[in-house]
Amino acid sequence: MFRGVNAIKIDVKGRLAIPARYRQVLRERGNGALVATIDTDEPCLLIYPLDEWELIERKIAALPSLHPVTRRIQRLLIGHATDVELDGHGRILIPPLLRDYAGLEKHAILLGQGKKFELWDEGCWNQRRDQYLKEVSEATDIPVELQSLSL
Amino acid sequence: MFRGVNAIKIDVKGRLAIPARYRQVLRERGNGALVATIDTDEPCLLIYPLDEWELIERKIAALPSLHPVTRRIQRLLIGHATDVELDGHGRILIPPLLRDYAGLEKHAILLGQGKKFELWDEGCWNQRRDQYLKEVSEATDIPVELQSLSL
DNA sequence: TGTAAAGTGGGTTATTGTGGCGAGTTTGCA
DNA sequence: TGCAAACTCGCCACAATAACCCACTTTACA
Repeated sequence: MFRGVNAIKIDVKGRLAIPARYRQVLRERGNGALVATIDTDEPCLLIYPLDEWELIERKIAALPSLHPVTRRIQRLLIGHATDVELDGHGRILIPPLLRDYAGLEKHAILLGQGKKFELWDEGCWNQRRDQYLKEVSEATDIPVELQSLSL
Repeated sequence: MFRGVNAIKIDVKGRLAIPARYRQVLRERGNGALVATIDTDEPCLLIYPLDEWELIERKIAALPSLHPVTRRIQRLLIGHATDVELDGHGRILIPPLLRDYAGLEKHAILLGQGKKFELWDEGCWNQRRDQYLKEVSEATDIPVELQSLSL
């Protein structure tokens, strides 16, 4: 499971160094092969180890492709999924189109999210995070499962 | 599985370069023989490796041709299917009629979509993509298979 | 505080993308 | 049937990009 927030820099060539503590796992699984795609709800990218992504891709591809909503999801997710690979220094190159989608500038945030990572532009992330914090503290309709969850 | 977005240019003669990372596979399967046809509900083209297309063609041809809807699908899909081939530089030539159908100008987007590619005019794709993103986030009739799919 | 590892940036080289030229072929028309 | 125009296709050259390699800075830890 991937965890944690990491502030990372993206250089002028669009390269980004995956923090060292994740690398070994990523190299063991699929030799550092990763897939980057877009998140459909938020302006950020999702980064999966290749094997993990293939599971998801298979599920998405198996959905009824005549249904307009699933057709759209297929286009968006599979369509944007791009193979990327760790270079000798544990870096990956984010393709320009994906960089644009997430508004990635020099400073980015890499979030460990269980089986995947999320990649945010730093400014964008700070905004969202504050908004989330606000929404959570103001929320009144908390699901029962959550109420019984002691942190 | 083909995946990923690629921004590509179409030259004045209607040629477009298939990104290098797909070429090897395409040459191995059918020696670079491809089939381009139209998508019946979007203004874009579909590009299949020849062997993949032949499977589909067989399925379409097997449909009950008395039914007016299938008759129409047969006309549209099979009727517009055109053989194209990778040239020495990994480019293909899109026939004018298909180019017109998809409104292809100089700047195009090639989307990997599993067993096939979709080819969009760039402006057209940007519009559609934004619309999809909006619709997906607002969608209420999400298929159960999709709800249970945890990304 | 020394050492190793990680992060960052830059330069070089190889590969890929793109546009243009020109030969050969087909098509249409006189 | 001959000529001109349009279209294909192969080739070449330049431009853009990505892969590779190296060097310096920063951080972590003993």
